[in-house]
Amino acid sequence: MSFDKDDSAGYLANHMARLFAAALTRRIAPLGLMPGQFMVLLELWREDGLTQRDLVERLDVEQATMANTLNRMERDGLIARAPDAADRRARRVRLTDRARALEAPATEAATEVNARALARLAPGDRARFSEMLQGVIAALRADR
Amino acid sequence: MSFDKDDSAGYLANHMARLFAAALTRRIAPLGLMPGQFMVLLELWREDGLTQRDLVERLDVEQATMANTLNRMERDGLIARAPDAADRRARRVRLTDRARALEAPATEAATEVNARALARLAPGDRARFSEMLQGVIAALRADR
DNA sequence: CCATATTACATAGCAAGCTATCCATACAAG
DNA sequence: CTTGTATGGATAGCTTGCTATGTAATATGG
Repeated sequence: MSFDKDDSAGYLANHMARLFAAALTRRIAPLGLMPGQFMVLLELWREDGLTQRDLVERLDVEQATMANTLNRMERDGLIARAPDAADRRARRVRLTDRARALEAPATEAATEVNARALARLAPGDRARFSEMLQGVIAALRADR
Repeated sequence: MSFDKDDSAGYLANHMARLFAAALTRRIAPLGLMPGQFMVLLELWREDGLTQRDLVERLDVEQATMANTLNRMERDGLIARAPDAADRRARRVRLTDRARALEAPATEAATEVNARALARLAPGDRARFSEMLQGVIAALRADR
């Protein structure tokens, strides 16, 4: 009858995400990175020179959130923003050498966090778990 | 070889939590509630008159986070804080009538969000999913 | 061509997470 | 009892989310 938070997917999702963020922060802060910056770098390591709009679409955050995160990354010397040749509204986001050098250590840190997090799941369950997360994400996006 | 965010449990956890928060916000904002306040109310509906310390332990957030959330809840007329009789450092957190009246509509909203989120999972997978979330949470807490 | 729409980005302000500090009170050891 | 430590809470300041709004540039319809 009463609502049990430890049985609520939404509550567990929040708790899990906070723990993941803390675990990642512990491992990448020594690199001078924060989790929000890391996810931007994931996209730029894959394809450099994206616009803010591209990043917003790929990471599914609001434009204002991305603008602020990019400001902090520029302040920290991770990216540079240069005007787009064809569209003067847009600014291309490019990695600095410093950011390029962080790819290997930062992705290793994230891989280790994921491995530890999933360590208690039966090996066969790990892929199932990712699929379920993706299914829930798809359902929530459809509901939006 | 390269790190794929759509296969990273940590990234998916963050994305899922943001979508859950947005879905819950849409449904409880009309009640004058925000998600962080809702999770405090879940504990107080179960047991009124807890201290800040109790809430910190039960919800696994930092003391400073709880202090700020309780300040907003007091400002919004959801709780009142009264000095503890036995320990003058502590302040008992008590629900207002307004907060008590929100239990049914707010838990209904959260139940509906959970149902929609899990709608795409096979019925038998839904309990499995919660167990897996709890397993990941336990692993991350142990790592901390 | 020009008025209007839309698009790309910036800014302000709020919530909720965090760490680091500080204060006041309580408790425990000498 | 006094002194040192532990505990409950408050406060400052940061990141990363969000909404709402403003501005400049582009695209479009008549």
